[in-house]
Amino acid sequence: MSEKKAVIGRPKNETASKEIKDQAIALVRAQGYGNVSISDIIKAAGVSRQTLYNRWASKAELVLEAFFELTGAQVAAPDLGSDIPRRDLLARFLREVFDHLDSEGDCIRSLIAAAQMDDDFRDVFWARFVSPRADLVTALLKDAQKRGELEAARDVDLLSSFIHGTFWYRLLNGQTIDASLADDIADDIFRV
Amino acid sequence: MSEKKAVIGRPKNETASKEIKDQAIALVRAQGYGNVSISDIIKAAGVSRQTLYNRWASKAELVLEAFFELTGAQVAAPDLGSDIPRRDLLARFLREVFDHLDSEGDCIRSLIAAAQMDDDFRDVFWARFVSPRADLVTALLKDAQKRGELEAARDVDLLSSFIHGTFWYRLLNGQTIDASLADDIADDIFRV
DNA sequence: TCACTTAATAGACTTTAGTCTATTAATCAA
DNA sequence: TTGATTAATAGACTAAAGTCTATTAAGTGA
Repeated sequence: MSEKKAVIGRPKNETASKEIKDQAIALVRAQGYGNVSISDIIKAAGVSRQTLYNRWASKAELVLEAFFELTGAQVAAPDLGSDIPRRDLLARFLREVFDHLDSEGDCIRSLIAAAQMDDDFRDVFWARFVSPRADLVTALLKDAQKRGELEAARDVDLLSSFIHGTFWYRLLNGQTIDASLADDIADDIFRV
Repeated sequence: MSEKKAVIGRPKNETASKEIKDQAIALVRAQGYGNVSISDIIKAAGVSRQTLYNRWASKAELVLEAFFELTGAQVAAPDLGSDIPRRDLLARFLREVFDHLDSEGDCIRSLIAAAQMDDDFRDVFWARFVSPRADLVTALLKDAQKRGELEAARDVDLLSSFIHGTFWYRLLNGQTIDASLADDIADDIFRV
């Protein structure tokens, strides 16, 4: 995949892309996803409407990309090279994930909702947000099975659904998601 | 709670309420929730815009009520008076719930999304849809504990989150939800 | 310099949600 | 019958999403 840069025509203004993302983040943080319009963002970024739509298909895609860029990988993958019991590794991982929800929970809720109304964004959201996180957990659970810390007969995809489903269900219903939930989940999944 | 009917002023036209709900259901079934506008519904029902807004605050509240009225209680509560093992009662209940998703899954997805963008509807949706279903499952699990079929130490609220969370997570991500999932969930929750 | 190509812009346009207003209709009570 | 009260209606209005067009800007290569 060589980054063959198009050499013909007026080049894209990358400063504008950055400004749009920065303003989108700032506005969403300050006012909440649902209270920020496309018009607000282009006004704040000082670009035309079409310039934004040339880069992103919707507010959801813009905000998803902007948040990813800003927070980077966000949560470190569990270190399967360590010798920490996998139950503890899972609890630690979930505590980190849940920690981020204080600041980003509202935005994630809005993106999940947006994905239900826009099939294109649903695909993007799955590929960039949901699927990678599911893979982290299933990898951890499979590793735990290999180490004999989790029964081999357990269905790791189902357990992954239990874990992420609990997170989604509670987030979408406004229930508390805290460190003790992370421990409770790990305890029940790994109970003998 | 006596149904004290207001005796002053022009009475509400209940026929219009029914017509609005009927048309809303028909349109949503035919075209999908997101492809039906309020304007479509009032045009089909032959009422004015304000008549609809006098009765429901949003499309989501209208569709929620209309669906409930049409399908009644939908899924029968698990019969805790029977002697069937609670693992089987849970599996049977989930199979029934999942059965309904073929016809209603898209609508439920849309209502979950609507609840994320509208705090008022979120409350209504919780009270009328989410909470009653959660209660059915926690009641079953508590009964199972009383009968000694489920360890008393298990956190039934967490298990209820596992169960409904799995359902929500898979629904919102377009994954399959079928009878074998119902059995797998029951097996893992009740495994010894 | 000049043709070619793509980006950016302003602003018009369509559709929808939701609010609001003025008018008319239906019912009760005096 | 008349007045009070509430329902229903048509249609105007605002704000927003998203599409589209005409025009201008910024590069490349000949």
